[in-house]
Amino acid sequence: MHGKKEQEHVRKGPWKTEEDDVLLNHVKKYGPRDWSSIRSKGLLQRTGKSCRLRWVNKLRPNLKNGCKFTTDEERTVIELQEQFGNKWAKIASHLPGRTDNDVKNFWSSRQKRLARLLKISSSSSTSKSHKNKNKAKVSLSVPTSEIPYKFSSSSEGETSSKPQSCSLPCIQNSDQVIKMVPLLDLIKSELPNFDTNYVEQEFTPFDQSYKSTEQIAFPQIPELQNDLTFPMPRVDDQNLFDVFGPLDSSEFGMVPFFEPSGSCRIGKMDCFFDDFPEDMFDNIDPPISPSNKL
DNA sequence: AAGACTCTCAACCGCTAAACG
DNA sequence: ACGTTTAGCGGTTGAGAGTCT
Repeated sequence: MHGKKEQEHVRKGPWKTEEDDVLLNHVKKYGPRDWSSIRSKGLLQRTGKSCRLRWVNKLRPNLKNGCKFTTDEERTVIELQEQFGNKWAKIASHLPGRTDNDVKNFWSSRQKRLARLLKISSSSSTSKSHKNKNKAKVSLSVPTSEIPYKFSSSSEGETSSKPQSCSLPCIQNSDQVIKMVPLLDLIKSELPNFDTNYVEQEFTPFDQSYKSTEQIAFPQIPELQNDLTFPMPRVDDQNLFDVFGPLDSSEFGMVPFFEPSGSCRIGKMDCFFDDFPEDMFDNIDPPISPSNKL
């Protein structure tokens, strides 16, 4: 019979509203389970897996479909990603109405933006002729509270002996002195060919309310300012990514890193570009330039 | 106006764990 | 205890819309 062949045929691709209706009916009757029976009963030519996914990601009630991540949600994702890694389902469970797929997509597009930002800096440093050709709109939606910084050292007695992950930037209280270096200044001083204009021009505050309420302290770091000449990989160095590792989103945390001594090393610092807030430079006073110092 | 480029999102795939017989 | 099925998860891909040049 041709029935068997038909039964074997599996439909893929976008869901039609009729299919959604069938799926919804099934869930209404039996609950969100027995997904494979939907196909075996001939209700749909979708695999159980596909049905489940459709339900979880699109048809489940109380989903925030089509809504951009709010500032709070973004912050939560970043925080939890730092904490749990790429456990999207776990992270999503902290975000009502969001699915693991949502979180995953949010994160990967964020990573792509950041990766591209670096690439742009690289290409702009080797060729100034690109003008606006590759100019990207940088709209990194990261809450201001996540000021990326490079630990120099924390306050007395607290040395960052394991600097590979600086955790979420956290300016928790006034007692805790966290020495930070504004990224842009770091980039300017350490990567002379980095075209910071792109960053400066394109970073625009996405949430002015943050700006008005949060002022980020900028403690000076003498040891760094005294020694800005140590060798650093340059963005225009063709071996740069040999040092940093491949420019792949999962590896993206690989960045130059300063140790408390002021020496430089390469280390894994998860929150460096990851947590690049777009208004970070607005809130940080410029460092005293070496020439003005003293 | 058209092509190139980028971003977002839905859906698929492969793998693993849990449940079941 | 073991094999099979089902559910769940994370990674990846591709379509379509939007933006830029």
